[in-house]
Amino acid sequence: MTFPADPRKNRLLRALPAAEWSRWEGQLEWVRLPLGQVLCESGTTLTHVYFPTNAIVSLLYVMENGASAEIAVVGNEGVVGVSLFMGGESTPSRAVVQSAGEGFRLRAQALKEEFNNSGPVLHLLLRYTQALITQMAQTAVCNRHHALDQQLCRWLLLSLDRLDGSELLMTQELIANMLGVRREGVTEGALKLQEAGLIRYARGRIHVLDRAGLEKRTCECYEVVKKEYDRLLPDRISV
Amino acid sequence: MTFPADPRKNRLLRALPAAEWSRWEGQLEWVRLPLGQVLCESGTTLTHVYFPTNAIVSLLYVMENGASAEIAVVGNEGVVGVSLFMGGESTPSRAVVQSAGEGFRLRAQALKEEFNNSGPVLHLLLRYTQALITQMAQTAVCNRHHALDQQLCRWLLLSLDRLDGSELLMTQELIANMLGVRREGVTEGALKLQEAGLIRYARGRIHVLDRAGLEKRTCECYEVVKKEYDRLLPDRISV
DNA sequence: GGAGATCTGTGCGATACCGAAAAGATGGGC
DNA sequence: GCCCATCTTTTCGGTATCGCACAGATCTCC
Repeated sequence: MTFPADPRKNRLLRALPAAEWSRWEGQLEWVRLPLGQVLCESGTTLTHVYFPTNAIVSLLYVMENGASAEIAVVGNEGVVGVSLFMGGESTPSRAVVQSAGEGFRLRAQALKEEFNNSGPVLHLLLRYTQALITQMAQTAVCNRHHALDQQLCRWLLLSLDRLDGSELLMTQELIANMLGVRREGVTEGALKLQEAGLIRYARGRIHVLDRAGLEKRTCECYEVVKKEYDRLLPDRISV
Repeated sequence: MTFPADPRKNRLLRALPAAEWSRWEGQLEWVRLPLGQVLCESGTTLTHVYFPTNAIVSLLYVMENGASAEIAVVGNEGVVGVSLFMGGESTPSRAVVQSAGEGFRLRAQALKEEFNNSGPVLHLLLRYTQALITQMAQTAVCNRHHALDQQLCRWLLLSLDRLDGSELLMTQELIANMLGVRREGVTEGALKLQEAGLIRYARGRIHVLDRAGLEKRTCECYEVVKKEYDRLLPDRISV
């Protein structure tokens, strides 16, 4: 089969062993990727996965106020639509062509059939990984755009979700290292939260008094991450 | 088999179907996770994967100057050591216990045997995904810690790597949206780079004059991401 | 119960980035 | 050759965070 362009200019396609490549070759479809094309809207399921050869696709997270931030870029080294084989089917990010070019696409169903040999363990772990990815992405966004005290709320809530009670044992110094900010900044933010009656703390002991209040005060990042974990990790997977 | 604690308090272990669980149960080892314990140093290979039950583990990226930033947290919903089953064996991040508690661990080899049924396509895609994850993580770090003109260098280099020539077609407005900053900020940064003789640009056309100069000026984030892509995505995988 | 370590609060000046507004430069279309 | 849309540059005040220095508060250990 001949194409108007060489699929092997994409690193993933190039890396396929001969056996796999012969199965895939007939199913690849050459496509133009004009500037601005939206390959995948946030939260929707792709019909194809895209292997760019000389285009760049941005994975954007679009915030509630319409502002956006780039999570990662995908070019001739990768594929747009990771969520399809990761098992999550969709992601909270949008894929937009940022530099026009060309690529190849493969029907989602065809790609998924390559994974049907694998067991439930595999799928579970992959789903978890996608949730983790979401958390990282959201971290990048939050770092760029949100005020320190909102990030502090997000961080407290994420920590709280992973513990039993309503008390956290961590000094401001530690939190500052985690958030990558100055300790004094954490002091300032924590004071605001304490004055608002949301938390009470002393010497490395933080009591969360009003969890709902924290959720109201934090940025959207927390809910996005939480929802993805809840969506991707049901208590029991169906075999 | 009985443990001093319930492994099913970990969401991933809980989600395992009965067949898988019965295979795993005998191999799990209960461990304490004291504050500050380093489960995995950046760049090293884990001997076990860890499933926390009531501890929190931070994935940190430690910068060259010693400062660190949290990429993500792992608690009772997840597992430390994703890179083992993703195929990359290691990651550039460090895993540190941030809130003391307990968990269970499984020998790396035992975990990997669960993946031996799957074909090369699977492994390839997983490796790619890990590289993507690195990029996201690095983005979060860069957003937090690096000056705009350094981030601009990183972004230009990452874009350059995915294109053919030494010319980029993108307006400052577009770049500003990608980096999540003001357009005027991009103007300022781009001017600095132009004055330094690294690039020349006009009306949405950027010529990279001195690629090595850009690499010298950018923050460490670029090289970290690039090296991970190079490491994880060889031109041909061995079957 | 005193000493020393640890944790938290406060007050500076310096700096990077923001928001808005407007002027200058360039290229394409007629 | 001229006009207009687009892209780039400059300016100015406002704000969040930084880096540092130090003071107060509380716990621990002897």
